[in-house]
Amino acid sequence: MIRTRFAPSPTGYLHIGGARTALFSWAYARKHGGKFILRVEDTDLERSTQQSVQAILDGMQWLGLDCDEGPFYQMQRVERYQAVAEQLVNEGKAYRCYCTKEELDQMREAQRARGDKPRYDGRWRDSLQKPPPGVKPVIRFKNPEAGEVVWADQVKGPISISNGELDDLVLLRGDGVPTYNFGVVIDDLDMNITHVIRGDDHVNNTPRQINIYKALGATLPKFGHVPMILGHDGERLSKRHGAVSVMQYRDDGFLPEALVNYLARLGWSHGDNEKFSRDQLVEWFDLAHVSKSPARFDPDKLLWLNQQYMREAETPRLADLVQPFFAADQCSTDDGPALYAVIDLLRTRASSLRELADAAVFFYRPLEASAALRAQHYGADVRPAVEDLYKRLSSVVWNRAAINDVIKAVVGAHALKMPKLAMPLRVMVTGSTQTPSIDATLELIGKETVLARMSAELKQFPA
RNA sequence: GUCCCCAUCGUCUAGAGGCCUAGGACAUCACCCUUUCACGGUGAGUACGCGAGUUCGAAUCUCGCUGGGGACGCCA
Repeated sequence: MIRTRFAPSPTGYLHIGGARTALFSWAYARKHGGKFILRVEDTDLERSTQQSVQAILDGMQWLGLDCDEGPFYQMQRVERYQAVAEQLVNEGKAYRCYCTKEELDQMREAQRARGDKPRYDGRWRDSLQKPPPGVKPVIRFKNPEAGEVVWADQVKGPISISNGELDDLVLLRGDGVPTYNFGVVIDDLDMNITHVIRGDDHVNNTPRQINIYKALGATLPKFGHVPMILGHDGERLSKRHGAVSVMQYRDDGFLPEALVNYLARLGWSHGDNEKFSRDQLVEWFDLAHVSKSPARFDPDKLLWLNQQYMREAETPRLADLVQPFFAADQCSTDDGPALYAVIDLLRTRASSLRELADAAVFFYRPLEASAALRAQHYGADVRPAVEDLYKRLSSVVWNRAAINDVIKAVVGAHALKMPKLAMPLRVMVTGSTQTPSIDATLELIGKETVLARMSAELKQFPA
């Protein structure tokens, strides 16, 4: 039985990188009929918050990453880590270290100055000196001094690191709280994790963890390190890159299936497939086709995918989803044309719910044209045609075909080219030059409103 | 600085020695459609980082260089 997990630390929202790691881990479990476990690594007492836990849960729920077990919290398992650490000390595989933080800082600084890789020098490893008073010791792992650690990474292939590069890492802090490298090992062991799928930034931790597994006499899980996601500029993803939180994408009007599809395709591929469903992802997913190098996040491609999904989304669902965006604009869709009809007219023109709502406001509320647009389109020469159009529209049976006939008749009667009349008409009724076809737009806005807006705007024409 | 990993169009990628005069997608540009803007359709330009090998043959294998990313905490 394959068991994977996602083990975030609750020190912020669920960001794009974490979400993709979770997605891969989830997809791997689902693909193999295994279990996906959620574990909250909250051992950083300073930075962990309940809000962050909630934010991560929310993000995962929005993306549809359902877990089979958990969430488990490491802080509820501290006795367990302490017991194992104590056991390692008793077996001579770990020891207490009484260095102060200042002492360690000093040591690292000196090493850096010498151009060495900063690492603990093992001064308490086999020390017989008396513990200094008043220092709460940490428990350090006795890392093997010789040989090398090798593993077959499920995405990167074989990786080997010499033990000479590793130092004696802290297992348990002075206050008895485990460090990351110790907590993960015990938990992955206790939770029977078979495949540790995590971010690239943990590659260097893996050999340390493997040594702990070995000291415990445990069987190793498989490790797979998925590459990082970089910002559009190739830099590490940070607040500076705008939307980094998964939930921000919801708030910006993206559909979760679009983000899932995009994230899945970023750093993983299945031939030429670009757009695929969650089920297809589960069916196709494998670690072998995960890319080995970091990928840049491309907002344009996400937008394109979102547009693809919006095109085929059920209208009632889109209506529900777009409602908050109208609310944010203080635009009520209660009066005016049916929202479903508006959505169906506009859906292929928008690549996000945000854009959809923006494009729809003039159906519900008059949008004043800019002076520049008026100047450009309200010519004295078209005024007679516009007045004529107004008159004829007043008495027409209000449907698209009839409206179209009237427009064509006026164009003919005044010897105009179509855009010469259609553009000012657009600007008058919608305040914009970019709308769906004018007859469909007018039909939907409604006769009364169209005529009212026309008559108001007629006053803006030069005499 | 030390260690680890990586390297195909601007971006995401296909590619497991001959199927590659390197394929797809986003973006860009052009044309078509058109009652504006979109959508849609058609097409174009654009890549195997460099240098040595191995081989009858290399984007694919080896080595070096260069470039990029990651790590070096009583953070995770």
